[in-house]
Amino acid sequence: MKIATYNVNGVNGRLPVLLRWLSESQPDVACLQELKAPSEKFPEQAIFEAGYAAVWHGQKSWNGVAILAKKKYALTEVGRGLPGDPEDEQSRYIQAKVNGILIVCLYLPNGNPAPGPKFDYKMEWFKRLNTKAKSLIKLKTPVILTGDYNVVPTELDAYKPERWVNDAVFFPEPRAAYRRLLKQGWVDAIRQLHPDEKIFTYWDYFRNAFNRDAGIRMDHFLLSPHFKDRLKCAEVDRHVRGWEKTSDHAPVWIEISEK
DNA sequence: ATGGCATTTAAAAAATGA
Repeated sequence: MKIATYNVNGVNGRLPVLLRWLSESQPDVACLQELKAPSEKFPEQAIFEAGYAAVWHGQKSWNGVAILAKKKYALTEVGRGLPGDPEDEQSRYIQAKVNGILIVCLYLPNGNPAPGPKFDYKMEWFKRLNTKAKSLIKLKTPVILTGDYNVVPTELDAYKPERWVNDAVFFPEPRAAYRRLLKQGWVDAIRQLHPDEKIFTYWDYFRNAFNRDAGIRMDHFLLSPHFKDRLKCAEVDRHVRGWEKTSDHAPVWIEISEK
């Protein structure tokens, strides 16, 4: 079973890219972030015609997350919105059950400029995520926490770490929070299979960053211990970042075997 | 050290991203 995550950076503005990638990659499940569209403007029809059912949580202009699954699967949403702050209106979290797996699709706040209120929001959100994750990992159900974490976990995950030291994605606090999350028992799928490789999932639009491979790794797959012997493959669809009118992120995917 | 690009909203320029 192939499961992917992709920060699309505008689900309508980049619909041709999304459809091209779905058609080529054929993931069984795809988690999308940064829809940048209200729920009523989600391109449900086009995605259905591409072979996918979907659940989504949109928001006007910003954020927005969705989970797609091939029609042969039963896709059931089992919650949206990260608990812990009733004031938080941003659409950054949705979870669904597919093929006996609990899939969590998240878009962690970026946090720039840092320090500041946006960085504080990021850290509060991260804290709430870790609280939620702690209860999820106790479940009997296998769980996948995937999406755009807006965190560069280690120096190996940036082409030039010193260039990112003043950026919220590389600040010590979110990196520490990510380490605390892993300590609960989650496995970073890319690092599990590629412990020493420089692997990026994001290249900015400036300075020809993609062609220079000046990227960072911020989109992650975290697996509950149930997947210990089931993880077969974890890769980045790097070439998608080279397409016309593409997102600044590339899709990431894993292949897992049936139990 | 700055600015480089690209989106959405809405009708020009601002906000956001990372």
